[in-house]
Amino acid sequence: MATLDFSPIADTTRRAEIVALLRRAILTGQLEPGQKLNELRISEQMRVSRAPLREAMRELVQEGILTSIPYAGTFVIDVTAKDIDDAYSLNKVIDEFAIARTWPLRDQRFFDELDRRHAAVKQATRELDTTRQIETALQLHGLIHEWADNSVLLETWQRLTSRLQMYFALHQRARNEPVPAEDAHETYVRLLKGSDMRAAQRHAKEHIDFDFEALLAYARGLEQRGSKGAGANRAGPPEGG
Amino acid sequence: MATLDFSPIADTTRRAEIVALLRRAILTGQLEPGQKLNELRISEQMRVSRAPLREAMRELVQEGILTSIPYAGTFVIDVTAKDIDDAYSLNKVIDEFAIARTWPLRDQRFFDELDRRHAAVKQATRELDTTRQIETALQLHGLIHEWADNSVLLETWQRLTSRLQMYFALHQRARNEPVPAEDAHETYVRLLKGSDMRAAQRHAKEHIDFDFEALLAYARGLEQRGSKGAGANRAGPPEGG
DNA sequence: GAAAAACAGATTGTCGACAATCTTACAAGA
DNA sequence: TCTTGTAAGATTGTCGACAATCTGTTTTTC
Repeated sequence: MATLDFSPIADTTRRAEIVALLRRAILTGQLEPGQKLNELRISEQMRVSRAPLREAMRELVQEGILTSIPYAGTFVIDVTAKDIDDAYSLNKVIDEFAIARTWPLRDQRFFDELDRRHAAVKQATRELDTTRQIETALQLHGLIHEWADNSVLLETWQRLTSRLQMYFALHQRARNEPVPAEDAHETYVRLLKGSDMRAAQRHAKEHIDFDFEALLAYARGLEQRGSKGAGANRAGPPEGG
Repeated sequence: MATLDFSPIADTTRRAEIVALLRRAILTGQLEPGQKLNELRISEQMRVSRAPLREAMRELVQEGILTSIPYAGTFVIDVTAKDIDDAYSLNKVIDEFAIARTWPLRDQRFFDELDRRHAAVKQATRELDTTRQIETALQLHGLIHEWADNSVLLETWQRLTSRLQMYFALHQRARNEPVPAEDAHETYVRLLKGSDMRAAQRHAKEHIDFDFEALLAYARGLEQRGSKGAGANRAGPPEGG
């Protein structure tokens, strides 16, 4: 018998669908940072009860894109320049790790998948679909994390990605311009196919920094204007054990 | 007016208490890997309804120590040698990062806190309280992540920690021996106080590896025996976008 | 008139019951 | 004997209603 690979059956719970809907709304910026999620209103709009909606919200709180205050409400996380900086600096570290781990596992299937995702980015770029462009670019970057064969790394990257995607979307929405039309990933893909691992790692860092500068500048601008609920969270001794 | 630092008020929802209870039960090994959590039974034992219990479980699923299959149940995650390997290898990377970030931020309060946590480990070691020893040792290691002033890093480390603590507890339970009585953290603390950052980073790696070897060997042994629900999750091209 | 107390409205947290789904056991048919 | 269909029981998913809490306003008191 031929061993056909079936993909997992789709999640059939309302909860899962709600999670997907909410996540998309948040990551595309339809739900803005700081915005409160009214349970009754949303549950009525989605035609579900509050139970699965609340469970979905708990998941997204743990996922790090919502925050919850008991008896006060659940809110889309606020985006500060520091958050972006934190996410990016950690991302650089695990990118380097992911490349190192993926490197010896590269095979034809890897290269094919790399090309496929690269093509998807170029496609979205041609179509001037900014949301899709962000998605596909992050998926291209995600390949090294998926291929590294480290489930914990993959989870970590996915958590980071959620935030990055949110930040990017926010950025794009605010600037409302059709995105750099150039192919910014040509070198990245070429190096991943090559034989110089250190060069690939180095480029990953620099390439990310490139996108990053504009984003950080934008975020700093945001904080100048709307300084609602700021608060410098300086690290300090946490509650003692 | 003197600026007194008040600690946050305790969460007063049942959900939060349930999360704490369940997490502790899992991390100490009272709930064993693979075990199914019966909602009705647990809710009756805790004298709460299923609603807050289910919300708590969703949080722990996202936290990575429970896994959920729709209409089948929620289970404590299975511990494989590969999981441990994954967690540790990533931990080494972010440890290095955390030390680098913490380094310029070290001050007297840092050193005091370092000593405090170190003392807690030694205390637990003297009292032969293995569970507490694991907790305190991880808290000692956690200081560099808390002090690094990077919220995303801290979250990531806390997720990793949950698993490591679970693995350690399992290990200790199985071996049932009173733990290495020596002070394994003397050098670590000394180097963190010193002036050679690279040396501290290097030691963190090696030190962790030291604890790790026994744990990994044990986990491999586990897999030899109970090979229930194995399955080699080789990385492959995920579902296309 | 200002501070404190009491009230009203809205929202979140929790509960008990019902619906949908899965598992198991058992019977029917090839 | 093996497969397929069916029914019973148990468990998870979802719903609507009630309780607890917060916020803002009004009333009372000095």
